Amino acid sequence: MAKEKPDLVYGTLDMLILKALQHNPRHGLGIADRIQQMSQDILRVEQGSLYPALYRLEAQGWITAEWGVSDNNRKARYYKLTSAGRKQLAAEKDHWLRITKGIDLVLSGT
Amino acid sequence: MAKEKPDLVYGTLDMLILKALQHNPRHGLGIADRIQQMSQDILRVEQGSLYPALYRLEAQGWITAEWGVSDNNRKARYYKLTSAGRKQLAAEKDHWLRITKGIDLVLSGT
DNA sequence: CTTTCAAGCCTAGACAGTCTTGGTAAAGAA
DNA sequence: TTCTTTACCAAGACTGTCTAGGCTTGAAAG
Repeated sequence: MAKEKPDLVYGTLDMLILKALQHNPRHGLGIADRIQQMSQDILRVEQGSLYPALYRLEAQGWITAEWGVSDNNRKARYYKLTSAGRKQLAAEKDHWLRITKGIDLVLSGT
Repeated sequence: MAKEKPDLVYGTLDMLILKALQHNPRHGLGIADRIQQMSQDILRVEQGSLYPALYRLEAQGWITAEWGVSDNNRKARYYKLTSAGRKQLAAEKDHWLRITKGIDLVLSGT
């Protein structure tokens, strides 16, 4: 009955989404699948986290969206990275590497 | 005026505190100092995060507390890791390593 | 001795991001 | 027709951190 820890680290989802969009536009669920796949199934993105994150990113101007049609012939909203989004991705990655370095220093200390 | 990202990764503070107590008991501010020092000043722990975290950990039975006197001759509450706390530390560390591996896989993907 | 400062503990409330749970619409299969 | 799957969306709960205060007390400064 142990409480499960979440599948994500709070605050990293934006970065992961931006990364998933690095090369191709993708639609919402496609982004979630992509993150799960790239992480070798370690990470899972719930829809209730995904969509709010997408709106955040769009509101910040880091991604843009337009309606299209998915591989399965369903209507789907495709998101694409903007150039500001690329900069943001780089910044978040830097921050992530810095902080995790700090944490690893603590964890590996005696 | 860029919004600063926090000094901590949400959800890691408990683990860091447990780690800081691994060898010696310490009092609250001493724990915060220890984390900052071990992380080479990358991480900072605000008091408003620290004390709630200590109560959480105590309530879970992962640490115990007793009043004592600090090096500066002030009264201070000293916290000590329990054996359940050690197990918890190991579990959280495993979880952390697993999730960060997932994130790194995504970030390093093409 | 009185004032100031720092150490140490503590709390309330705001806030942000994720999760749970629910829903809708439409394509294709049975 | 009904059912399943894909895809999007929203409301509210929850959790952990941060901001901004406040209290007490020992020591140092004047």
